[in-house]
Amino acid sequence: MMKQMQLMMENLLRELWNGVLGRVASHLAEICQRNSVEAVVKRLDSVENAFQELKDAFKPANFHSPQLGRGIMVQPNTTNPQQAARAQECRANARSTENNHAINLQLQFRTKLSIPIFTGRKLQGENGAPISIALIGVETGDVVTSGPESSIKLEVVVLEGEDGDNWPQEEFEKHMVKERAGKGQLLIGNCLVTLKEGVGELGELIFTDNSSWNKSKRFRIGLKVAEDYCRNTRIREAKTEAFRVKDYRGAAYEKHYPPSCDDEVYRLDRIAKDGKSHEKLKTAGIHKVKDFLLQQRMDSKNLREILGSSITSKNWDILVRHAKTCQTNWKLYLCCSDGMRMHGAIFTTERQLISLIEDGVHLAAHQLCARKKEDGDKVMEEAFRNPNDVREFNGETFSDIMQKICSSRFPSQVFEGQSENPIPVQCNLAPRTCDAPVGPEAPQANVGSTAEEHNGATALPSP
DNA sequence: TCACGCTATTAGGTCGACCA
DNA sequence: TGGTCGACCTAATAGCGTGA
Repeated sequence: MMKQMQLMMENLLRELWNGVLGRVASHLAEICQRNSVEAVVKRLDSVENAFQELKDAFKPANFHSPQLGRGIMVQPNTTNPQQAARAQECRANARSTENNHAINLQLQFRTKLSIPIFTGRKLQGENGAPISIALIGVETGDVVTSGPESSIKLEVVVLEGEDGDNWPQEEFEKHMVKERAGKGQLLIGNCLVTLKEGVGELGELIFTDNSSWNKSKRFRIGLKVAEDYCRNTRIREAKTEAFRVKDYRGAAYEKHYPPSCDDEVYRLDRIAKDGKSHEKLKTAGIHKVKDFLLQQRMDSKNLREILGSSITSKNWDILVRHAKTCQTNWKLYLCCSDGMRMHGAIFTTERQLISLIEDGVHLAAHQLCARKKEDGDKVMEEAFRNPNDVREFNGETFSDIMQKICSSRFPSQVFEGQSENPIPVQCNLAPRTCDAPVGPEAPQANVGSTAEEHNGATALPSP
């Protein structure tokens, strides 16, 4: 049945094609007799377009297309029934206006820009993807895949970051930004792009100047037709969301979302590189995000005291919230060798030691001497031999973990004197030699602040 | 030319003084 | 007592100079 219908369609189209050819041939002969060479060339252009349209119509993939015979082939990209109905209605309208070609088209950025943007760095889409663009029908939202407009040449321009939608052409041109006096071209690289079947990708584009001098302190990227290809077709320009272009040096201070464990601590919100807070943290032995997280989980109050008045309580909340977005996958293993003193380790699932817990004192892994590192490795080996005693240490504070351990292991058991005076847990992130005791000049985090003194982190011996 | 350091400026927030 | 305003602090950003 389907095959029969397809055959009928093919025959119909062949007749149409032959008919058109015959009419075109006689029409051209008539034009040649009556008009100048320029006029003939002009008409030949329109005939060429008509041929292209018919050629497209003959492609088997387009036999089912409701736009058969229409000047512009659009590729539906909607599965929504309402949208589809609307698209069909629009296509019917388009068919009614096909003779004068007055079809509204719109350029479109299909990829969001990767923010923040720095001078001297190549513009990229989100997650480093290329920046994809397309030409779509305004009413249908479908990509224009054929016709002269589908292979149009476009120009990339810089626009002011002011608010405003659906700028008319004059408004768009008015918002175009030129480079500052004495500065080179604002946007360098490949500022021209040619569409292929209605889609394309922006080439290498680099801002040479920041946007702070601009009235809105922001720019947009705009896309407009480079040459006057389609006099009868209004192609609306495209523009991206407004964004700030920062000086390349800003990249050195750039915050990471989310931060990674091995990031320097100034990658966190509210910690300026080489600022007061950064200096205080460095002095306390907190260099990396993982150091910050470890300290925060072991003894949040002490960490807050390290920063002191450098940071307001509101900013502290922002800082901790940002730090907590770091994915850690940390494991905690604890044992009590002599029934009183707690030993253990915090490590990653990839067997990377984060900290060694010795006699209730935490020692950051990167500051351990070789002998202590060996101890840490032994504890990790022990932990992997006893997976049932290994707990997640991800987002919870140490005191929370200990409370869970207590309630699960000793639901009713209370060690004499320890409910009020638990074994202190110290957190030591500052440099410490294997044998040297903590001196009076030692940094704050080195002062052996106990859990009891700060947030009630408890440490109970195993049975 | 580029990377880096120093410094000035700006933005945003807190805190205390003042006044109704 | 509550609202407003200004001083002050810190982080973030950008301009400029310098040296490799």
